[in-house]
Amino acid sequence: MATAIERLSKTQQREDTRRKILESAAQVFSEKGFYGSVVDDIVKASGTSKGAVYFYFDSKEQIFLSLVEEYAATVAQQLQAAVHRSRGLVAQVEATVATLIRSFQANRALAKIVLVDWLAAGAEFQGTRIALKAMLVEVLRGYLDRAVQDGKIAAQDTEMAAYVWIGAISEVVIRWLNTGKPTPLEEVLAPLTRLLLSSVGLAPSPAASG
Amino acid sequence: MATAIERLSKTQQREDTRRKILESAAQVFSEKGFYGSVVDDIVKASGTSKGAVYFYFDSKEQIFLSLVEEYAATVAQQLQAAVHRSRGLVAQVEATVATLIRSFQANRALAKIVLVDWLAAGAEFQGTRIALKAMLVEVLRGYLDRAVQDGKIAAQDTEMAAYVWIGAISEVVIRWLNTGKPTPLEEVLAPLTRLLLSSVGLAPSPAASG
DNA sequence: CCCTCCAGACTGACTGGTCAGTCTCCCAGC
DNA sequence: GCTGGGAGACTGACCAGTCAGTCTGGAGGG
Repeated sequence: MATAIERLSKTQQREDTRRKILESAAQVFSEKGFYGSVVDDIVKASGTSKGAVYFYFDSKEQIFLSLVEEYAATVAQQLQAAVHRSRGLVAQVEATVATLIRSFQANRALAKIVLVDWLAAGAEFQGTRIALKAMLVEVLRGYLDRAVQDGKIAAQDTEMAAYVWIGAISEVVIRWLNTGKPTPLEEVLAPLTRLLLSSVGLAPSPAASG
Repeated sequence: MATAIERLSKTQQREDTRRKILESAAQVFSEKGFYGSVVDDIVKASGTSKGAVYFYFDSKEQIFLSLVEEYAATVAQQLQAAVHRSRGLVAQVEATVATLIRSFQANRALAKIVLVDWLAAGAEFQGTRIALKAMLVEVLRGYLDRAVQDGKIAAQDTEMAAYVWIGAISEVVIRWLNTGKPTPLEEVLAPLTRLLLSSVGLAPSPAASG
């Protein structure tokens, strides 16, 4: 009785172990960085074994990359959904920033990995990282180019502006990771968005200014 | 004859070796990162020996920290001098940004170490890093607070704005490190400064807008 | 001047610890 | 009784740091 409920099927169990390893890895990597972490830390934290870890992943490096890529995919999806719900350029920018900030707030460990550890990880990691950043740059740049086309802002180096925005957002999140300020991170949303928008010459939407 | 010229005195030779090790270390660390670099790389690049390296430095970590601290001291001095020469708030902000950008341009390897590798280095390195960043934040925040006091800009979270500025500058330099764009880096100066100033509600000085 | 001798800069083979990844064995479920 | 998921002891490469020894400039005595 209740077999189907209290027991996990093999497939479920399998998924479970894999996810547990990944979650523990996120914790460990975010605390000690990639090089400071030892595979045995992940083994211990996940309550599994080295055999299990190397059954699901080819290498320590691949664990890290899986973590980052799965998170990036999730965020990309959230971004797309958020932007889809928004009408108007400014609202879309606001939605993008809000989605990023809220996601980092909800996933502190992954935020640290993506924003801090990933940067300085070896050359093997850089390709994926730079490509993903370029994607986000393209999105932001698209908004800015449209604003220029619509005559809402003056012509300018929109690519650089996109990098500036990303740098600004990252730094604010990194401050939160390092110092805990502000708690909750979400508090930066209104002032940060205002700063970003006015840097290129846009005004925040009335709704978001409170 | 010419003994004094062609031969180095012991003290000079000593300084020379130390500097050579430090310069090679900057190169090696900037290419491979802290963890990817092996002390023997530095030995090889500097044309000295492991003994020499450990004669001048206690550890690999200390080489890294010496590098960063000496560079930070140089930049701090340059910043102070540049600001001292400038009259007016906006001019001082412009001088600060210009000094940072020019210094990074002139010291690519050190820029990479400070902006990229230092971030993700182990916990041992974080104290110094966060303290130094906080110093720069205080300087920028000082400008902004004065601007608020003088009624030049609206009251706002000036500390966050300072972090935003630092993040923006870093990211632009990191893009240059990764992609080489723009060459020379200095080209970002005018548009970047304009972006930063207008983010808080200031206008660039007429001289710098060209 | 020249020679002696020493401090201290420098060399590089070596060591000891660490850790990613492997291998063998085991067990639960089919 | 067989198979696939898992346990954990083990291996070997790697590398920070050591140390016993060499070399050299130059101070001081003759």
